[in-house]
Amino acid sequence: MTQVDTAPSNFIRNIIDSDLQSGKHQVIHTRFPPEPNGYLHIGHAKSICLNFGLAEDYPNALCNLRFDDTNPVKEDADYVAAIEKDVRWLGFKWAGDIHYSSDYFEQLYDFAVELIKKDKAYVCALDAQQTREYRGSLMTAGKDSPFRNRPTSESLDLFARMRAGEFAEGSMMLRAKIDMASPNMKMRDPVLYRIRFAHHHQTGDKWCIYPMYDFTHCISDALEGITHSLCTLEFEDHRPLYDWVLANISIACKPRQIEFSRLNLQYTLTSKRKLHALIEEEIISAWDDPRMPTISGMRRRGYPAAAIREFCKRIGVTKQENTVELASLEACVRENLEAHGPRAMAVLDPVKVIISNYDENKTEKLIAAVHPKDESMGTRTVTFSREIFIDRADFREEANKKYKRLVLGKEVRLRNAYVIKADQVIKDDAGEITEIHCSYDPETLGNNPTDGRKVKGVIHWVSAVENQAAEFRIYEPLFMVENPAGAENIHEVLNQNALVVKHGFVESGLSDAPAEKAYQFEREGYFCADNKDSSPERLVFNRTVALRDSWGG
RNA sequence: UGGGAUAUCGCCAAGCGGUAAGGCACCGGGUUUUGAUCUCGGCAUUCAGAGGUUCAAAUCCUCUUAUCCCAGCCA
Repeated sequence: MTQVDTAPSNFIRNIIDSDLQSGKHQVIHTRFPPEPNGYLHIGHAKSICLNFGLAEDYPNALCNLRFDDTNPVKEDADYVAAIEKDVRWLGFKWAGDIHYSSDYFEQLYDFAVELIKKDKAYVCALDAQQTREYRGSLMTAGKDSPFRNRPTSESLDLFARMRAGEFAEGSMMLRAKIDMASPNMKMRDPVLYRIRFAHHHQTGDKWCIYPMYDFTHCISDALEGITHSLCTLEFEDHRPLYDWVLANISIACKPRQIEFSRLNLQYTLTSKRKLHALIEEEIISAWDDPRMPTISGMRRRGYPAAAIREFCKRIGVTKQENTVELASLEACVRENLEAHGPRAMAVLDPVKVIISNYDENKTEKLIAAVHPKDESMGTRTVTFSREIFIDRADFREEANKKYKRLVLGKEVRLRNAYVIKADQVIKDDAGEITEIHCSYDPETLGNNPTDGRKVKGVIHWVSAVENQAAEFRIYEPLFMVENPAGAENIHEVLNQNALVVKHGFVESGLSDAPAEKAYQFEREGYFCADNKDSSPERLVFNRTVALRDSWGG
């Protein structure tokens, strides 16, 4: 029997299971909290699949989509739209409306006032430089700010005036009063609010003070009734602060923060800041460049959402630092496309073949399966004619027995058509092959030669009289080193061949190939029409991933 | 030399005191009008290291080692 493919267990599911069993929670509630300061990438996909996956698997569970938008100078409404689209495309549904941390600015402000009144927070006028000095170092304790013990009434007044816009950016800030000698740097009177006279994409110019992440995130979680707040390892040190804030304000909900390790992928950058830089330096064209590890880049490249979900399932969730091999992601993509991609023939590097014993004025409509193993996908017709194109790599004037393609004087099977034999080669002055003259065996359509001749090789082809010209974009990893994030100079490790453009032909049936729809161009790989540059007048195909190649030649 | 974390096959990763799952990769055999797919088989006497507890340890205890994170008014 087919096993229902349940998500593999992981330490977070174990925690949830015991929380449910102990009665701590009846239902669980997670959230995916991106900051709208860039596009989502494969690393975010891991978090999305985790958080939304939990909500799908546990009874009545929910997952919110919340934009963590507390830093207006880095954020933009365009990113909000792109993120929303990517999450939906990945196949997930968030609970209710989209949330924004900025929805809670008023409540956040009130909680800040509460902390001040409890003498748990104070307005500090140290500048950035001084703040850093007072914080101390990893080895040495920090010093108390001279403003630390100002009366709460004074802080209350100052905080109100910060909000009113009376002070310049950087001149004042609200800080939690915790412990400047804490061995955990995050607990050394962390900044709660800073002044920013910046237009916010959601709240406009209503505010000139903005809450910091550590103050905002835990409260937003609590206000939304989040039970399990999942984040990456670098926030482990923030957890005491997360708990401190919720312990010191009047709020009942106490979500539990659990950290897991972020995904690192060979040959790729998974840092929004660094991806931003690639765009600014025009190394790639945009966030959705098919060479990008962004959700939109992978979509444009042809990666199915289901393949990305499967990948996230396979890599698991742990606290171990990890770097996943690219082959693992590609295996998921191939597995999906192998099953779902209609087959077609495309010649990427064409050379003309003339079948001398085939009638000059004749063409035939040959029937070919859309998928060799899935009859439900039907058949298609491909036009055969006296002149066809094959790939240059599929012909050699001489070759050893390992070469299973067309060789001068030998036979090869044309996929879905006849067996042909290469009789003669025509070259130009430069020695470049311009034509290969062949003869075909009319008895070999749909069956092997009756005289027992063994024809090993099969090559693909496209009619030279009925076809569609097409551009093919062949992609490779953007970087030549496994860990580009560790490179001292990113320019030195850039793969100059990350994009190679070829021009050739596809079956005429592909003239209306919809963008992003995956095809397998037999013996070449999986391709889809580009969602920006392809049109019926000018077909442009992106190679999603090559076929597995155990030959290597 | 402060604090927080992590160490199971090349890469991920189960395992939670009873004698090392699985996936990817790799290496063979078979099928094949895609050098694809599919299929069959191989792939950790060992769990960072050293001690200890136990009839029994990857799992418990000690110490050691390695790696990652933290000194933004970023998230």
